[in-house]
Amino acid sequence: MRIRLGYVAIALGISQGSPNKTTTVLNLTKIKDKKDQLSKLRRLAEENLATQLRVMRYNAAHHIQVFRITSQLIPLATHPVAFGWDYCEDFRSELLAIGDIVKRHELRVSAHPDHFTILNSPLEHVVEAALADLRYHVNLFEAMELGAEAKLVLHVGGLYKDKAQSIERFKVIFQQLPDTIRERIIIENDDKSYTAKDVLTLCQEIKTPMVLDVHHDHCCNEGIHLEDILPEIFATWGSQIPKIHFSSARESANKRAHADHIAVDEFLIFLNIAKKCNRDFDVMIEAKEKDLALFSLMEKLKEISGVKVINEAEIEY
DNA sequence: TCGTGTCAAGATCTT
DNA sequence: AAGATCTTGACACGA
Repeated sequence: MRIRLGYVAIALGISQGSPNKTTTVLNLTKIKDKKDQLSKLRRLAEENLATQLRVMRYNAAHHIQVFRITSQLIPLATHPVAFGWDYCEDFRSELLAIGDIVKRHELRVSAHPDHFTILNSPLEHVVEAALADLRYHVNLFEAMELGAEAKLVLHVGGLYKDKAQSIERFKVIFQQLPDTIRERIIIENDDKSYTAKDVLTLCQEIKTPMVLDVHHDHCCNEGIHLEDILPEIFATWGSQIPKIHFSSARESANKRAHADHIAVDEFLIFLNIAKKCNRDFDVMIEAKEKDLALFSLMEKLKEISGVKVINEAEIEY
């Protein structure tokens, strides 16, 4: 089976590899003129997009096909201070250039709206904000002219003291989403509330791909062994290549935190479980050291018998 | 230049 | 009911 590896948002292997520059609302509102406020946001966005393009070229050059785009490309895009700003129009050519690289090099890009984006909240304004944030992500993908294969990873959300009802609420809102958003959503198990089994069942019901996060499964599961459900998890992807998230626990009181690097022995344990599925898949490496962690994992994998290195970010096992 | 408090957003635990 | 904590990377300010 072929396994491609990728990393999240920031390239540490090149200088100025963070397409994450932003400002705070407090600082922005110190600027009197609305037009000057917007200029500042524009300047930051422009810089981020230029960085993003460099990062994409770097990824392509290193055969890294799997990549997560930061949610902070356009600073404060969905905050009221930026209301009415047509960032896609302003940066049409920059966004197209990014999309062009993605398509030319067959990169697999996704985004992961962060934990404020919650569809199953009982609070209407929270769901409204989540929809606005999803819309923002879809706007960017559409401006890049990327199809529904550019996905948005979401968690189920909060428990609100009643898991069954909270899952039910997720399903209802999910079905009401416009196609343009719904077709991009994939759902990940989290480290506290919704186990891999919970998400698998949900994903089967709503016919949506599931992203297995192996580390989250270690933090939060119901005593179910991964090998028993992995084939079903992969099956939620149909003919698409499944993707999983992989990280190692930081050696601290909080086991849920991500470590700098990936422990190769843990990775091998997963490979051996996955081998029984006999299916290609992609791995998003979630480590503090980002692309550097990916490269150092690859170096270690070279030493393992049975692992054949295809290129800097792909193996056969 | 370096260190530190703060940041749009929610949920949940603690007091 | 209010406040702290979670978690992340980076800004912005002050030393």
